[in-house]
Amino acid sequence: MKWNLDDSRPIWPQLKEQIMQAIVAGEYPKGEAFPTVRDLAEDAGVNRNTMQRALSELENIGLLITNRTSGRTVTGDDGLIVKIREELAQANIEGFLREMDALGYEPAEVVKMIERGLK
Amino acid sequence: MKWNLDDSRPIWPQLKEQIMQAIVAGEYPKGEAFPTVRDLAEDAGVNRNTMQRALSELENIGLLITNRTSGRTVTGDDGLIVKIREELAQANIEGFLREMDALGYEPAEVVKMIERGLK
DNA sequence: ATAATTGTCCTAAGCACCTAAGACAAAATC
DNA sequence: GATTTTGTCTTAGGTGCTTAGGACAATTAT
Repeated sequence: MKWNLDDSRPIWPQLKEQIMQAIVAGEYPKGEAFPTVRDLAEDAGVNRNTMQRALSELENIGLLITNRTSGRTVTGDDGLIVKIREELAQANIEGFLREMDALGYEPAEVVKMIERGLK
Repeated sequence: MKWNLDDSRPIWPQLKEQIMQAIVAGEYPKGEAFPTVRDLAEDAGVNRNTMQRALSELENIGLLITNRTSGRTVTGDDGLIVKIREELAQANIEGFLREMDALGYEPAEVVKMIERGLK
């Protein structure tokens, strides 16, 4: 997958977020096999331990399931995937609107700018 | 002013961003006096040096002007303030749309969700 | 059976960030 | 003239993040 990492904050939350996005967007289909830690780390250009930290968080959430020695699989729980997708979208929307408000933009203005930015 | 700091990333960029927002939103009027480093640091609950790092960046950008021993003032350059306000808004919009796309939302859907989130 | 794979744990080192506190020159204030 | 204020610089210490590499048990592959 395509990685977009920067040094403005710790790398492992960025890995976590981008893998979450990839899963809820269907890039890694539910129930199917997931790449190994070592492969993913090499692909992202980070250390094995850094990637593991991201993956173990996704496991706590329930998005990934670990089978000790035969790798990981994406959860088969579609309800969970949909729920997380909506939560991420909601948080993104709220953060966006909060910052536009902090910059002094009126709601009506925000809608216009979004429509303009989409075409 | 109201501070909103978390430990997800370094504090000084957060201070920088929130002060920028306050200035472009008019909370600190252009050309007028700006609080001292020590006062601002105490208000935000951070160390003097951390606040200074944020302020020196705003000085490099040109938003603040330092008068060695008589404190700082907000720039009187209204064009600069407007320009920075628009750049921040633009970056915010692009980041928002990029993430919604990464989550697999269609543009039309995004507009609807924004309109819903605003009322 | 042997070798490779996989997730996981561990130690060590380097680095940036943050706090704390002392110090200084220059200007403002009294 | 003496004191305070202001921005700035400096040193020191603690913490979390990241890399690097070694190690292990359990499973898979050959």
